Amino acid sequence: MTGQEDVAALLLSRFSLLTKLSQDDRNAIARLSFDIQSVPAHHHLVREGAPISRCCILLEGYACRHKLNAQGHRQIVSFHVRGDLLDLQHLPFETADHNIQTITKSDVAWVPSSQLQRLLIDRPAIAHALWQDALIEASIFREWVLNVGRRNALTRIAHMLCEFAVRAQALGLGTTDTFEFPMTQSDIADATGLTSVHVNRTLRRLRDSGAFEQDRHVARIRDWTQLKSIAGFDPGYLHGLGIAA
Amino acid sequence: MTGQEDVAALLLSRFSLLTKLSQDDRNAIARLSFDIQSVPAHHHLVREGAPISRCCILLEGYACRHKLNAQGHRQIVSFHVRGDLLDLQHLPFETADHNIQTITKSDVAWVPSSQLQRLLIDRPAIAHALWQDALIEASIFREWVLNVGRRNALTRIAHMLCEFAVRAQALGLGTTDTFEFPMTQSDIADATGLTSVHVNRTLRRLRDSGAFEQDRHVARIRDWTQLKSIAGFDPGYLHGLGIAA
DNA sequence: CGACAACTTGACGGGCGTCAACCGGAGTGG
DNA sequence: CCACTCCGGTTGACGCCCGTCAAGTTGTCG
Repeated sequence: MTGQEDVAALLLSRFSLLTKLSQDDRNAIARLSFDIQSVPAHHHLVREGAPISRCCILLEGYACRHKLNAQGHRQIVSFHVRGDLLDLQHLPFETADHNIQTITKSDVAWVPSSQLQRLLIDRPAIAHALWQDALIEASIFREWVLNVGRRNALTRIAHMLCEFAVRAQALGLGTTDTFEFPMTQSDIADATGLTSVHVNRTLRRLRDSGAFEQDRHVARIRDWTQLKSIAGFDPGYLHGLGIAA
Repeated sequence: MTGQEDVAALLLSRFSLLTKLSQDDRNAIARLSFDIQSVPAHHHLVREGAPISRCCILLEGYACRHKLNAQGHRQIVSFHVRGDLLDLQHLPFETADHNIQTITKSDVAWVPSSQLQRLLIDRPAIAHALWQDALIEASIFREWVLNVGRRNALTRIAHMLCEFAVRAQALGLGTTDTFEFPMTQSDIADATGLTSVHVNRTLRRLRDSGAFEQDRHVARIRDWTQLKSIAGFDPGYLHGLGIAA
């Protein structure tokens, strides 16, 4: 199990990617109070319409944001990994506008929203990191609109894989060649606006082309140049995830 | 033509929707220096990849954000109207990740990014308004991912119209029944991930159903209940645009 | 080893894209 | 004031990408 100091350390390492923190900033983060919790796979961390009083940090595992249309069909709007702040997007609001759900068994930490709000006012460097984090995510949302709106199935899935690979590497979760990827084909379908049947067909085409393969929950990019070319992938919109790319 | 005070007044009225401002806040906004400019329709205000040094405010007219895929096909990710701050999404970044383009002949004001960054640090109430503005827009991006990913053409277009109608009314640009709507069918296509041909067919279905009609650049919602029902529209994700809805 | 989730594959159909042609209105220049 | 041009809207024919339905296989966990 994780302790309070481990959560603070994880936050510090994440913020350090985005900005330069003073000792006062570090102390302020160390003073945050976390409520740590283990949750199973497919557990709802936040539900659309629920009031926002605390902010969730993903300590371990994989999660996603999603929305449902009137018929209950799911659209995933982002994937999340260890270290991601899952509620920044909701921070100034009264109620949640989307669902946040784990994909795998996960550990999370909860912080009262009020404590984060205070950091926004008192600690400009931290505020700057939080702005960057939230706006990089907004940039990813825009890229996903393009992805589902103006790319075909092959390109769409390839693009999603490229993005995840780059993010996983930048956050120290693997290399661009090999990384953990626990999403089911049904998850990929909901993220790309396709059906799981068509995702299956399309993944096979990618496998046959020699660009990408999967062994259970481990993804392997066999030909990065080719996959990038299929996807038309340009990582500029990730803004280096705050890191000098 | 518009003067410096008019721009400040427009910003004040916008921020007042989102937060409560003190006299010091108002003074700080009045001290911003604006560079005012008239631009023609289809003019690029910001180009993807360009460095960010100033922030654009739309004083009059209509604009959109968009991205291009590898084949040069356009995806519009948001529409903008009078009073919108067009570069909040880019504020902490070095370079633009998308294009911003006028739809109609427009007036804009430019503010140095550094002056806005300063407000973020010095004026918490204004910072809060800017956070809300940026995150409401992020929420709209998420809804658009759902829109293009998990809705059919009829629902998709109806949803886009509902959203625009609600925003136009909230910002005082018309009623929910009648509002200016200068987007071409090609613009609508690029916003919904369809082709202009199919948009045409689908708009006719909407017209035939009696829910919506257009006379040149004026949109008229003839049956709001029906249009909302076709769209499966729930305005929660707009967070009242900061207004008590 | 039974149950269930996830993956796989095939047949078929439809929603939307593509191509092409024509129309109407607004702006422009002679 | 009229002819020309061009952009945007409109409609039809045709085809493909992807959805739907259905069945079977594999993998995993209790």
